[in-house]
Order: sequence, then C-alpha cells, then structure tokens
Amino acid sequence: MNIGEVAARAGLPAKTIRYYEDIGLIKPPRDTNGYRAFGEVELHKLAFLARARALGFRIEDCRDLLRLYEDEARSSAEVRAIAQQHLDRIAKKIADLEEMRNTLSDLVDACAGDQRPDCPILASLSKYPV
Amino acid sequence: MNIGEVAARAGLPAKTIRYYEDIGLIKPPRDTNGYRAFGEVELHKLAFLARARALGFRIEDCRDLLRLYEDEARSSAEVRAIAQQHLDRIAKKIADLEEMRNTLSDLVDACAGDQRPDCPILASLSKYPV
DNA sequence: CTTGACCTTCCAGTCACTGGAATCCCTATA
DNA sequence: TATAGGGATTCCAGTGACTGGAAGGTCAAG
Repeated sequence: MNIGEVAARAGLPAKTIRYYEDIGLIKPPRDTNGYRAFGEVELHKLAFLARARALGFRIEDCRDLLRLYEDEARSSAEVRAIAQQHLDRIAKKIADLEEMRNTLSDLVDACAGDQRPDCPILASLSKYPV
Repeated sequence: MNIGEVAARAGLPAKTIRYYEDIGLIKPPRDTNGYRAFGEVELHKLAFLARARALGFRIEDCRDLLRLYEDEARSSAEVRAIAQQHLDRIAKKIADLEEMRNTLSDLVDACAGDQRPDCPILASLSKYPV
C-alpha cells in the first residue's frame, strides 16, 4: 500500500503521515523504489493516531498511548491517567473559553453596531486600571 | 519609562512587548542609550493589547482593534463585526472541546484504571472501521 | 571600581502540521 | 517509444504568539 491509499483509508493527509514517520511514531518499510510500503499494521496504527488526535491528544500522548496499546503488560491505570490528564486540560480550556465568550457576548450585545463611533467593546478594552 | 516598568504596569512580559514592537503593533521612541522610552500613550496601548489578548483576540484582530480605537471616524459596526467573528470562533472551539470532553469522559468512566491491561480507551482508539 | 539589575539584539525552539519547489517513478495511451 | 499524468520522494520555510538563552551594553548604589 502506498502513502496515498493509506492516507485515504486512515483519514490523514500524506504530509501528516510523513511527518509522523519523521518524529518516529511509525516506521513503514520501503519498497525497492524508495516508496513507503504500508501494511495493515501500519494502517491500523495510523487510524489509531487519527482517532487519538481527533480527541485532542497531544502527539507525545499519542506516542505513549500507542506504546501502551502495543504493550500486553500495560495497566489500564496508565492509559486512564493519560486520558484523565487530557480531560483536565480540556476542561480548563473550556472554562477559559467560556469566560471569554461570556465577556465578549455581553460586549457584543451592548454594542450598537452602527455607523457611530461609540463602542462599549473599545471602551472596555481601553479602560485603564493601571 | 523603561520596558521593565511598562511591562509590570501593562501586565505583559518585556519579551512580549519587544515582540509587539517587532511586528509593528507599537513604536516606542528610543532614549539616547538605545533603551525604549515608553510614555503613557504607549502604556495605554499595551494595556489595551493585554486585555484584547486576554479575551483571545488574535494579533491581527488586535491590530485592527487598535487602529479602530485610534480612528475617530470609526463605526461601531466595524468593531462589533470583529468581536462577533471572534465570538463565533470561540463558540466553535467550545463546541469541539465539549464533544471531545464528552467522549473522553465516557471513556475514562468506563476504564477500570487498575493493573489489568483491558482498557476501553484503547479499545475505542483502535476500533477499526477502515 | 565593582557588582548586580536592567537593557539591547539575535537566534533557536515551541506544536503539529502545511505549502511549495525540485526531482524521481510508474502506468497508460497515441 | 515518446510523453503526459499522477503519484511518490526529499528538503526548506512558514504558521501564531510567544519564550528561552546567549552575548554584550548601561546604569545606579556602595
């Protein structure tokens, strides 16, 4: 299987797959012509990576998850710890974004949005508590 | 006012202020010794930028907001449009993150987190619909 | 005169790709 | 057999918004 086919099947751009090889996430063998030759195992790993990335896991987490996945002697606690940490980070991000959204939403609501220059958004940004 | 003081008062690292000068957001004059010499106007701008960035506005949005802030002939509609776009992006991000959080949260709940290798998190990542 | 805190510039690294250039390989058709 | 195309390869550079660090200049206090 060449990179184009495996990319289509794993749902990842070919560029990304080359990048994953660069950083050592996968190690596909090469054909005599120098093309990467992907088997089902490689494809499976790439699909795994695509799903982990879609859940927002960082690359280094993906590396660890992949390692654990291939380690028969893993404990589910290790996997769970990675996921829990990631969950915490996501919750924090959501909280931060929600605060931004609330503030911004109030400001946008308060702004007339017409041709006059007066604007509570700018007023809020420029209020000067220094 | 040197960069250290203005940094403390605006709540931005000195590095960031130098970076903002690099990309043309501010243009503080220089003392004879080559030090940046900040006045109240510069400080005000930096505080503005710090607040805009804290609301998650991108640098290019900040540049536009600053320009509008200084433009007496602005219309509040322009400002509102920028904020509304940003709000939309934030809402999208929140929605994406919430979807991740829900999925992850289910998986973490389903995982025993003990020393056994069986793990629904890995199972979900490796299920193979290709 | 020295010390230490501050300032300067410049370069490299972050994260996870992504775009593009230059070149090579394979297959099919005229 | 020539060629055209589509796909593969590598390598370099850029993204956003900083951040760390090195190497060196400046200033005020003791």
